[in-house]
Amino acid sequence: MYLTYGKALESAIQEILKQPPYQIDDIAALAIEQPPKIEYGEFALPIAFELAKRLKKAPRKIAEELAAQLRAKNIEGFSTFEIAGAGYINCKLDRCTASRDIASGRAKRPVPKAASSGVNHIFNPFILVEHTSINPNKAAHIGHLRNAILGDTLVRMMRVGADGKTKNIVGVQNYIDNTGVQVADIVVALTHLEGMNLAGVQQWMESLRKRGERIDFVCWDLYARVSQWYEEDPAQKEARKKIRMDTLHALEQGGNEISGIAELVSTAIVHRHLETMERLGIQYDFLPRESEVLRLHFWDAAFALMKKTGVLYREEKGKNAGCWVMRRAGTAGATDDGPDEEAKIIVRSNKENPDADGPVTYVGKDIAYHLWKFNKLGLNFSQKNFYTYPNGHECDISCLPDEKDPSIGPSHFGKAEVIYNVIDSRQTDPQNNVIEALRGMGFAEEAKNYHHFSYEMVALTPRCAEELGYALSDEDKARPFIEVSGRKGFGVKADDLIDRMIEAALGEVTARHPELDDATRTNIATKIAVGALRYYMLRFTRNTIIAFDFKDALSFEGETGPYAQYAAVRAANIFRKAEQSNDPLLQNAQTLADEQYSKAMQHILGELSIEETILKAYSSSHWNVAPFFSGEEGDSIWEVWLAASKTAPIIDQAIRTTEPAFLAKYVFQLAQQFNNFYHRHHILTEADPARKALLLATAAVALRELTRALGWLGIEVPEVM
RNA sequence: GGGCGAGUAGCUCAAUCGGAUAGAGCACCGGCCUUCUAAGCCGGGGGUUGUGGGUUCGAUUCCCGCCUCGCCCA
Repeated sequence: MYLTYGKALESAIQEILKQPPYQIDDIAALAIEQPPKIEYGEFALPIAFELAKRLKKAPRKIAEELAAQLRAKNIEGFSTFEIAGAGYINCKLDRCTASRDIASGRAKRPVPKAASSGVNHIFNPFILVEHTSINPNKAAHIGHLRNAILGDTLVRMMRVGADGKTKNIVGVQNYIDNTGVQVADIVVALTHLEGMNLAGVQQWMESLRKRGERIDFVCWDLYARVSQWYEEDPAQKEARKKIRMDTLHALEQGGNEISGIAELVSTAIVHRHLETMERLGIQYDFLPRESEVLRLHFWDAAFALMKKTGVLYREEKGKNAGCWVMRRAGTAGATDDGPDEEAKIIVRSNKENPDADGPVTYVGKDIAYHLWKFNKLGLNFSQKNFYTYPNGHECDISCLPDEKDPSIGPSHFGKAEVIYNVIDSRQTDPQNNVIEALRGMGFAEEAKNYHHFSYEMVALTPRCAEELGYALSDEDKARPFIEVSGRKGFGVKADDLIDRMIEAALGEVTARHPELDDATRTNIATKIAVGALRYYMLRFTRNTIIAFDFKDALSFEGETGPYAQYAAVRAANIFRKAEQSNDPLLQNAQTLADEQYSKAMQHILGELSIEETILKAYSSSHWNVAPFFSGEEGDSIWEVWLAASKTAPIIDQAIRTTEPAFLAKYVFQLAQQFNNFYHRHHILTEADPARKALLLATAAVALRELTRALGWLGIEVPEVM
């Protein structure tokens, strides 16, 4: 709603500027701000400052002239235009009209702009988001949580769309590198440290299952052990490195005992990762695997295409002689003086046979994979069901085609128009290489629609690391943070953190609601823990390194998810109580709402909730609420409405900038406004019916918007807290 | 050596396209539970926005130099 009024104001001022005496039509983006204080109004125009230069006139004088013209226009919903400071035009809304608009949820939606982001198209594109992508060789840790929560929140926001209503088609992928060196390491650990063969691994996994031990946790330690094993004995270092490489090659080759072990273990760990993420409400549609990228020869097709389009050339001289390389963006490239030493190697040289090609690099495989995403490769994965979520949603996994198996069919994912890859900022360089390669192959549109959704890592504070029992050097102790390392087994496992948070929340719930049964309390505690964790990972802007700290993460007070959940629960309590006491105002509201919202509609769309009833009634009511909106008291009520009207522009901003932290901040601010209001005004004991209606509608609008906004963040509102 | 990011209150972080008195939370101090839930509310102290220049009506924001830290590439 805030957006709608802003647009109306903007077009009004543009119209005035186009007329004499100004005749200005080259101000593309008109700045509209919010004044620092509510009593100054809802919008501020600093336009006079800009015009002062052109017109060589005092800004205040210009502002006065413009304000007079704005007043003459009688813009719907606006009441006054005043001059403040050196030349701001402060615009005030008519609070009665505006609040009824906000209550109705009626958006007089402006025509959507052609979006550069590719998200707002009238014909919605197929958007493919890829996130999580954990190596399937160990348990998920806090760094992976940030990735998955950011990715999932982006998906939730985009599925609904910037205007809060449009449904976009967004697919969610979780890429599984099941033939990489990290999986090879875990296989080495099992075969060489534990001395198991394929049958032994099968037995071992069966015994883990019986004991209820989590394989990803066991592998966490195993992975740390094998990483150490490679290094610990200088005499054995070369031999062990060879074991590692041989294992990796066998794994890439497939169809042998080593790859069989890898398949078993990595698949079980992928299952664990899905379960972990599901605890936070995160689900996937498709799991493309590296093994199929290899078996289906994606790279060969991409290699041919890259040669054909001249993106790759074989370097004859210098240190990269014998390699297929690609020029990096922003570098000079090869000159007469010599080879391009800065070029990115895509295919390594072959040490045994200089005329043949060596192994392809990771970026090379990634280029092939991204050609598939944009349907430019001419090859496709097959897929089969991998996991069915409790809500019935199915997650598929890549596989080889098999005509005899009717459950296997071609993947329908490799036809994205817009992609988002949620990958931490350390991968910026390789991501840019992929984009550059696409552009070089002539896929300019695809390169433009390729978004590296980058974010900084989650690290541990030195205090937290010591708390976890890691010995730190003096150098490390002096650092602001310490990087999480899977190879060192150094980090906080996702499941452990979630368990701790649920436990902490359960303690609070039990203290407050001893009358509830165990299952109910656990259910509520889980929602609170998820709210706290998701909010914690979203409250920081993307390029802020999170120095993880248990104290902050386990906090349920202040700027946290539970703070916002609590505000919503308190609002909901008002309506529960009102309903229980058969509040006469509710009866009145019901009648009014029924007039607005025919029985037939109710039949189709379901019963209105009590707060929706209030809002429906309020939006068309005869109650004279104008007196209650004035003065300082009125300001405190109006602030809730104003905050609640901003959901749509905030969502728009969060999608446009791919910055979920904006939405998180907004949720907190709205909750703060509501808590403030809640404390100041006692609603159910209000004697004046009109004022009571306004107060109820205020609580209702806060509840509605809090619930919506929390929903985008993947945070549910518990029944009680 | 090159590229990218960061430096804001004791701590952790915000700050829209360059706007009004740089905001929150935590921690600390002092108040508020007989009311719709105190996971809350109110009040208080706490700032040369790393540093030196520049651009202008106005700079945390843009430009240049320097310092410190992190990441990536070679």
